[in-house]
Amino acid sequence: MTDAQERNRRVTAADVARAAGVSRSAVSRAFTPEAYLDADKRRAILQVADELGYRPNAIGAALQGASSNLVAIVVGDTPSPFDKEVATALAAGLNAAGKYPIMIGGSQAVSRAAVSDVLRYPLDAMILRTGSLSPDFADACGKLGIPLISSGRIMDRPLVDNVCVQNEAGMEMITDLLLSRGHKAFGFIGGPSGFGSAGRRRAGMMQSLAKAGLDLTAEVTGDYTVQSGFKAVEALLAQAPVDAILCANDAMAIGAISGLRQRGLRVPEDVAVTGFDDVEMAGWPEYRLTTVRNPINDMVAAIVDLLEARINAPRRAGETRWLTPEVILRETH
Amino acid sequence: MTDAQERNRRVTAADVARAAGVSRSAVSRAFTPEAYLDADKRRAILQVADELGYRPNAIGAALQGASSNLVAIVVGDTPSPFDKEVATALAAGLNAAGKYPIMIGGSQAVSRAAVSDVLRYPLDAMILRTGSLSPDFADACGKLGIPLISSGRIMDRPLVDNVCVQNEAGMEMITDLLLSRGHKAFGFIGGPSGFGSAGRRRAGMMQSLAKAGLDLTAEVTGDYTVQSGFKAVEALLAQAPVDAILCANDAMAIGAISGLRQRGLRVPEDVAVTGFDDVEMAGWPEYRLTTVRNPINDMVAAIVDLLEARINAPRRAGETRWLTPEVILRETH
DNA sequence: CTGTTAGCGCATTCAA
DNA sequence: TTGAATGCGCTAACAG
Repeated sequence: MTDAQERNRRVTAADVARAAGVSRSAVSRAFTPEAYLDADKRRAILQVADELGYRPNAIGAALQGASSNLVAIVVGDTPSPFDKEVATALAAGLNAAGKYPIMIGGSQAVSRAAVSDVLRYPLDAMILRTGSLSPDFADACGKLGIPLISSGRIMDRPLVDNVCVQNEAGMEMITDLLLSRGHKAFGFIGGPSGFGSAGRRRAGMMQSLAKAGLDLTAEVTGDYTVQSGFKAVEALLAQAPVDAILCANDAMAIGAISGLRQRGLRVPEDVAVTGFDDVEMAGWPEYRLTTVRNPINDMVAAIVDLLEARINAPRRAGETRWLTPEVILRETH
Repeated sequence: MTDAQERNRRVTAADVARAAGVSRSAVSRAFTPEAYLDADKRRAILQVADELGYRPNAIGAALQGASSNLVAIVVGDTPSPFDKEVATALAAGLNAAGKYPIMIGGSQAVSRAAVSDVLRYPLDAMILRTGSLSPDFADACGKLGIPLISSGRIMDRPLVDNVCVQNEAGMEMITDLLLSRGHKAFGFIGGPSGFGSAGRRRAGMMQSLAKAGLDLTAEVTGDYTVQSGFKAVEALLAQAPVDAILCANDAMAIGAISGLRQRGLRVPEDVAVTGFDDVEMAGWPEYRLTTVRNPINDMVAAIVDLLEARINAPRRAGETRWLTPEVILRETH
């Protein structure tokens, strides 16, 4: 049994060097493909390293100046189905790019503290998927040299990169679709005003309606949850009868469909319903929701791309990537 | 402008010491609550540190022997809704405990490579939420001194901790419920054989059925997805008519409900359906699924608890925590 | 109470 | 091609 095992200590390059009868530098070189090292020697060292279960400690390397490959992802406190899909896809995409995503979430208080503490790590970047974050926070990141990438919401700050779907265009497209089907009395279930996306989506709808010479018939604000969509139906119908309900996201649309059915109304025969995001559940047989796709794969690709660009050029100007939405035709329009 | 900012370098304790006119150790002490340091001096140092945007670099501290506070979470390649809920809750729970979860996921190939590479970090622990992982992998963790916590599946290895819901008991409870309602012809939609949970759940059901002197009427194996539950209905009914369908998880139960409705069958009047896990969607108005709760909060609490216990006593024997399932009565039984 | 010193594991420079 | 020496940022032991 080796010394390292006896002491229950992690095996280090020095242990491998001792066991293989070479210098510590040789071990380091064995794990650096482009370093000069006799091929046989390298093989022998890697052999010994494998037997001992040695892997270079990333912490030592990071201290040396290497990239930490650590990336924080901050999600909101009550993640919607869409947020969860994004988090999963983002983690996979970062893994594929050789990065390690640290998830920050939980209640407002917990995540605020965690976000602040995670800055103690020399992160490659911080990815924001949450609505509001105090502006002095961006300064803190700047001082620490940690790049910020905002997704789903534009942060208009010097070195910050942004990735966002074209909310207005997407909502215009789906509003036009309903218009083309002859709908005239539109209800809207909007999102919380704190979210930038909610306002942009509403604006896109209003734009289309205005072009058609129509006004909104009824409007209710939800909180992006299924439950709020369900309850919004009653409030909406109390304002005026409608023949189409546009929702600012899929979760509320799903709730609205149930709310309508419970009142004996058929979707889409009596009232059409549309969503935004195209979450997995939108395609489930009970819903078959007509919606606007917020392309997660494109989002992940753009984030990974911006991340790599910024690592290569830390001082480059902030860039904004706009994702193209797409109308998904199913059976609720 | 300070030297550190000019060079776009992270501010270090040395920078703060220079700016505050104290020694580096004093700066270190200022950030260590229990260290001896004149109160005024500490205040002054923290003041300067704040202005400079300094935070102790966790990498340096970790190298020093401090815990890295980094914990890897490995999820499967095609996470179900339940997996996503677990991942979100686990991340939040770890954050609250001052730990930073690194998510590992994506395709089989990507996550295999990522899992191997992430071991370069001196992780506090690795949490496994995925089905199969080669056994030599546990050895690798052992050699590196990285504790393993397996959730949802028992890993019977010396120092490995486990957290798992009582699958058999849960399934027995819900089978008994259907039995007490007078159901006689049972169909079962099972999970993939690679998952330990699928077999245990089936066993619990068979146990209850045997006690009642009944046998299974029809059986189909799905892959834990909604789609597979939907398609399983046809195969099941082709075998024999049933008046109750038990499913090994909620996603398949949700699919089965839709499959039944599409064939003009009413749930639960014609056929009862039950699930397992109690995901968020199980409570949605279109489903109102009667199911067995797999208690996520308890799971997270147990994992955090085991993690802390193991950090305090790295050589303690592996412990298994059994979570208590609970039948959730809704409207499909 | 405080400054000086050593060493964590590593990659890399320098000198051979 | 190789080994010895250096320093990354930090904490803790030591000496004052």
